Amino acid sequence: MGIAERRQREREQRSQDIVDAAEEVFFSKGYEGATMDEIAETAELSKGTLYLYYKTKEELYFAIAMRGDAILRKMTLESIHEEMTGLQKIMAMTQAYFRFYEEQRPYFDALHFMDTATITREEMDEHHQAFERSEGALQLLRNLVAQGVGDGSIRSDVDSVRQALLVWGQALGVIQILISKECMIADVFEVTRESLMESFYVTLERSLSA
Amino acid sequence: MGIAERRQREREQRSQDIVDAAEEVFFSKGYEGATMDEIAETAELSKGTLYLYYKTKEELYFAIAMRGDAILRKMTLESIHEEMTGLQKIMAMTQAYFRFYEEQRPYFDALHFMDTATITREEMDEHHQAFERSEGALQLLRNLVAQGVGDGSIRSDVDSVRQALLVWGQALGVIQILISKECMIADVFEVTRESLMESFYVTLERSLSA
DNA sequence: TAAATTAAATGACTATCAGTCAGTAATCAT
DNA sequence: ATGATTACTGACTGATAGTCATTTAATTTA
Repeated sequence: MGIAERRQREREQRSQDIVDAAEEVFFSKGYEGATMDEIAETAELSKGTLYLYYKTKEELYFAIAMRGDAILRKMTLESIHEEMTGLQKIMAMTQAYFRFYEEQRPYFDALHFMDTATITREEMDEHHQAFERSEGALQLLRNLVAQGVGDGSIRSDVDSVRQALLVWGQALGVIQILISKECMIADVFEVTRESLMESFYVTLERSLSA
Repeated sequence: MGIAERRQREREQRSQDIVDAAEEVFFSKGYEGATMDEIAETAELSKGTLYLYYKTKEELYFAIAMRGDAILRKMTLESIHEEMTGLQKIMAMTQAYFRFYEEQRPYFDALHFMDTATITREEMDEHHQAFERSEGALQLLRNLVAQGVGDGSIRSDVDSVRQALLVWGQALGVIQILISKECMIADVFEVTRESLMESFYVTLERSLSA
C-alpha cells in the first residue's frame, strides 16, 4: 500500500518547506537575529510543528548547512576533470572552494558555522551527517593527494592524510582572513581578495609540487 | 589631590576582579553556558554592578580575550631573538602561536571567538582594542617579512602585506583543523597534533624561503 | 457510514537570561 | 551636619527557545 510512502513523501516535503522558510529568515537576519517564531510564521506553520521536524534551532541551521554542502560538493566535482593531474585537481578544488565562498556566501557561513560551532560532540549522533561531510571532503582531498603522488605531480615527502589536512586548513584559514579582514582589505591596505587568493594559489602550488 | 587617583585605581581593581570571576565561570561553563548571574555571584557583586563596568556579556568575554592577547604577545616576543633572520623570527612566532594554543587553550578560545564572533563592526568603537590587536600582530608579521626580504632569508616575489596575511591565515587554519578534527586526529588517523604541526612548519618554511 | 484509532498540528505556557532602572548606601565636599 | 556625588543593588522586563495538553485531520475497522 502506498499510503506509508505518500506519508513519507509529505513529511519530507514539509521538512523542506521548513528549511526554505528558515533560509529566508536566517539569511536575512543572521543566526542570532532569527527567531523560531518568525520562521514558523514564514513557513505558515505553528512553532510546535517546527520542533516536530527539527529538535533545535541549531539543528535547523545545520539543515541549511547541508544544502550548502551539496552545492559545494557539486561545484567541486564540476571543477575537477578526469585528465587533470592530482595537483591540478587539488588546485581546482581549492579554487572551487573560494568561488563557493564568493558566490554562495550565506551557505558558506552556515557551513562554516557548523565547523566552528559549539559542537560538544555528545550530540554526534544527530549531527553525524556533519561528521561524514567533512570526512567526505577530506577523503576526496586525500585521494587526490595520493593520485598526485602517484602521477608525480605532488611531492611524496609528506603522507597523504597530513598533506590533505594541511591543504584543507590552509585554504580555510586564508578565507577566514578574508572574512575577518574584510573591512581592512582594500581599505587600509592595497590588497584585494583576488590578489590575495592569487598569491595563495601560487604558494600552495609551490608547496605541493614535486 | 589623590582621591580621584585612588578612585581610579579602585575602579580598575573592581574591573579586574570582575574579569577574574568571569574567567572562572566562562572557562568552566563555556560562553553560552555561563550566566551573568553566576558571574555576579562569583564576583560577590550584584548583576547590576557588572553592567557598570561592562556593557554586555560579549564585552566581558572580550576583556578575557584581551588578557589572552597579552599572554600571546609576551610568548611571541620571548620567542623572537635579535640575532635571528626574518624567516627564523616568523617560524618562531608561528611556533609560539601553536604553543599558546596548546598551553593556554581557554585564552586561545576566547581570542579565537573574538576573531570569528558576530562582529558587526558598527560597534567598532567599543571593540577597537580588538581591531588594534590583530592589527598589531599583523603589523609585526609584516615587519618580519620585510626584514626577511631585506636579509635575504625570505623570497621577495610576494609583497609583505600579502605574505603576512597568508602566513597568519595558514597558521590559523591549520590550528582550526586541529580543533575541529580533534576527535579524529590520533583516533581515526594515525596523525598527532605534533606531527601535523611539524609538517606545517616544513611547508611554511619552504614556501617562504628565498 | 459511524465509531475508533492513529498521526499531524497547534499555540498557550514555562523556564531561562541578558540587560535595565528606580531606589539605597557609602563617600566626599562645604 | 547637610547636600551632592558616586557606587552599588536586586527586583523587574522583554525576548525567545523549547514543551505539552489539546484539537484537528486522516485512516482503519466494524
